[in-house]
Order: sequence, then C-alpha cells, then structure tokens
Amino acid sequence: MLTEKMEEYLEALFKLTCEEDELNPTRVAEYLGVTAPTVLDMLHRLETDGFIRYAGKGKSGGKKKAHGRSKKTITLTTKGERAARTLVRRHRLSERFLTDVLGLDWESAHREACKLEHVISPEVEERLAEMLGNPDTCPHGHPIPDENGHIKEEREEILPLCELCADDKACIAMVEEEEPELLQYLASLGLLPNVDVEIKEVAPFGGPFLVKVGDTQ
Amino acid sequence: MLTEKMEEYLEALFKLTCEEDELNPTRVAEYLGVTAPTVLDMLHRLETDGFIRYAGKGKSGGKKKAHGRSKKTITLTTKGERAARTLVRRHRLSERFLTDVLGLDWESAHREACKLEHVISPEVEERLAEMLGNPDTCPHGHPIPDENGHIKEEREEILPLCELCADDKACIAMVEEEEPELLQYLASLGLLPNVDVEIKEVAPFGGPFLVKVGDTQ
DNA sequence: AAATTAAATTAGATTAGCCTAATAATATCG
DNA sequence: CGATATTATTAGGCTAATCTAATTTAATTT
Repeated sequence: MLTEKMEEYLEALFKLTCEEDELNPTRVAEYLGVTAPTVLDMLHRLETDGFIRYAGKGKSGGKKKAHGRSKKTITLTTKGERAARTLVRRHRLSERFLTDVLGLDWESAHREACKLEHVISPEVEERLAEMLGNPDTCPHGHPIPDENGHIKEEREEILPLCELCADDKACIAMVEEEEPELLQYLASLGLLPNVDVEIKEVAPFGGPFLVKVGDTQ
Repeated sequence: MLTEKMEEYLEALFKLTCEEDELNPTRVAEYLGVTAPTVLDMLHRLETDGFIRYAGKGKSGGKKKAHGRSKKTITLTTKGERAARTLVRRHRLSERFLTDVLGLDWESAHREACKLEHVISPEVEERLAEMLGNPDTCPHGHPIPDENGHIKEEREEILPLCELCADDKACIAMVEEEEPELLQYLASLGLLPNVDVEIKEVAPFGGPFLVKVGDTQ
C-alpha cells in the first residue's frame, strides 16, 4: 500500500527525474527537506514495493574505476510512474478547482492541492475533471495528465520568454515561477497563461524587454 | 499539534459523548475499531494536549465503594469541543459539495468527506460554504455548525418517524440510518430530508406504517 | 597516486499509532 | 459476601518516518 509519504516521495522523484538526469539521494533529500538517511530508507521501501529501481545502471561494460559497480541511479518503474502521474493529475485538477471555483490565489491553491491530491479517489477525480470541463492545464499552465496519465504534449514549441526576438508574437504557455510576490507582479502585468504577447524591443546583453500585453506595454 | 488520528479520535469522542453519557474507553475502541490500550494511549495524549479530561468526576462527596476514586469519565474541554465542531463542519460541508456539486451518492460522499475534513483549511472551508450558499444541513439532514462551531438548534421538535400517529403531517428533518442499502431503499421511497410526509395508517404493536410522500404511499 | 572533500550508507534513537498478553480494578450475580 | 465476569491499565513489541553521528565509498584536487 501507498502511504501518503510514499506518494510524496514518488511525486518528488517524478518531478526531479524529469528535470535532471543522474538523480541522487542527496538531491532528493534537499528537495524534500529531509536528511539523506531518511531518503535512503524510503528508496528501499519504494524499491521493494516495485515503484522504483535504485541500482547501478546495468552496463557492465563500462569499467570506470574497476572497483565497485557504477554509481546507483534512481528510476521510476512503470508502476511508479503511473502512480506519480495520477498524483500530478489530482494536484492540478485540485488547483483548477481551488482557483476557478473557489477563487483562491495560485499560491494558496498550490498549498491546498498538495494536501488534497492524497485524498482524492478515482471517482472524485473523474467528477471533478468533468465539472471543470476537463481542463488540460493547471492555473500555471502546466499540463494535466489524462485519466491514464498521458500528457498531451502536442502544444506548439514552448520557449522561455527571454529567447524571443523583437516583433515576435507568442502566447504564454505557462508560468514557471514559484515565489508568490513574483507571481503577483507578473499577474499585475497581465503575464498569465493563455495570454497573447508581442515583443516590442529587446535590449542586448539580457537587458530589459518591452512586451506588449493587450493594450499595455 | 493535532495529527489526523487525534482529529479522528476527537470527532469520535464528540459524537459519542453527545449520544451517551458515561463514555468509556472500551466503547470508543469498539466505535473506532481499535483496541482499548490504543484508545488509552490516545486519551492520555489528548489529555496532556488539553483537548479532553479523563479523570474521576470531582464529586468527592459520593463515596460509592469508598476505596478508589469514582470511575473516570471522558469529557471534551472547550478547546477539544471547538476542534471537533470544526471537523464536523468541514465533514458536512464536504458532503454537501460531493453530493450537490459532484453528484456522488450519500455513501461515497460520506467516505470521501472523512478524508477531506482533515485537509481543508479555514480558507477553503469558508469559500466552500459560501459557494454552497451556506447550507445548514448535510445531505442526511444533520446540522452544519457555523464558523464558530455553533449549531443552530431552533429547528422544530424532531421525532423518530415511528412516534407519529395517524393523520400527523410532518417534514423529514434527517435520516439517521447508515447502511447504504437501507438508504437507497429509503431514497427510492422518497424518504429524504426536507420532504413532507403524512401518516396515513399505523398498525399497532410496531406494525407497518402507511406514509404518504408526495403522491405515492 | 595521495590527500581531501563529498556523497552514500550504516547504526542507533525517537515518536506516533497500533497490537497482544498479562495484570489490576470494578461490577455483577448467586 | 464472595466468585465470576467485565473493564481498565500496564508491559512490551512492531512499523513508518524521521533524526544524528559514525563509517564507508566515491569523486576531485593537487
């Protein structure tokens, strides 16, 4: 059985393995705010339950230093990944509900969704999705996996805003930032998912940017 | 800090102390499906944290058997009762949401609400209540305490249906039953909260009852 | 390669919840 | 009242999650 803590670790592992390869226990510990031995413990448990693999990557050919097998890496099994995607779906559906229906701000919605995701049953998940009109992104613009955990990735090319050039026209796909104040500031500028923008001017050497959003610049 | 388990116990204690006086550990154990020592443990913890009192009732005058002080009883402190009422409120609001908005049946709604009540923040509680139009009962007809835990008890006299007499007219206040099949059956007969009924015939000695609900009998 | 630094792992403890088995205290019945 | 039954409580153990401190192993620097 999957405890709430196991779920939290699975989710963290899923996010981290997507973002960086060569994920190590120390990184996980840091991300979750616990110590390394705690992570090790959990990794073993998740491994015996078949959610992850934690072992030297099989290539017995590479004999880097000859003594000891190659460094262990963490990978999610199919089972583990499925579980993680379900959690991500429930988290993002919860966020949509909390912002769109209850009117919470992004930050609070995220905080609450972290708790809700662990108590939502498949039935509630389905009804919630239906009631929300099967949204395909969370308020931040991140995609919501479907019931089978598949993430619709047919979205057009997504680039950081800073890589666009003058006169480019684009639509904001997502807002990656996390700090509430920054989010608030961006929102006040109208920089929200699904908003069309047009780059007016780009100062060189990473200098300021003039972006047109709706009528304001 | 109040763990989820502590919350569950508090809620149980609240319900049980309302229903029966002289609440004892064994009864609690039975209700929660755990053993008596487990309950004892938790009672001590709840007591040191100031949520309950568990001690012989002070009346040093009564010397029933003279040896030993009088049997201990469980009572909620103000703090404990406040916490319990908040949980009841969150539970019932959740039920309302799950049935009215998501369309779950009573039984599923109850099951899900048991989990939700522990993760709902004051903010979500408030928004949820607002969104639902500040309902004053759960789907079963039980009252929902207000933000301060007060239960509006100005409802007219509430009697079990079996105490009514022929020709009495009444409105169903609540449905106390818990078994899903029975609930389903009652629902199929139209016996739901807020429905007006009229007693047509009452067979003596607890015999069958003829009740008029809407047009059917 | 040797020394140093960093990461991984082991060992040993703690707390919350839970259990079983044993014991102590109360009640109840004959 | 005294034997029996019931309840309460104590004692001792277990698992999940966590920690700190020590140790081992790997990586990096010189």
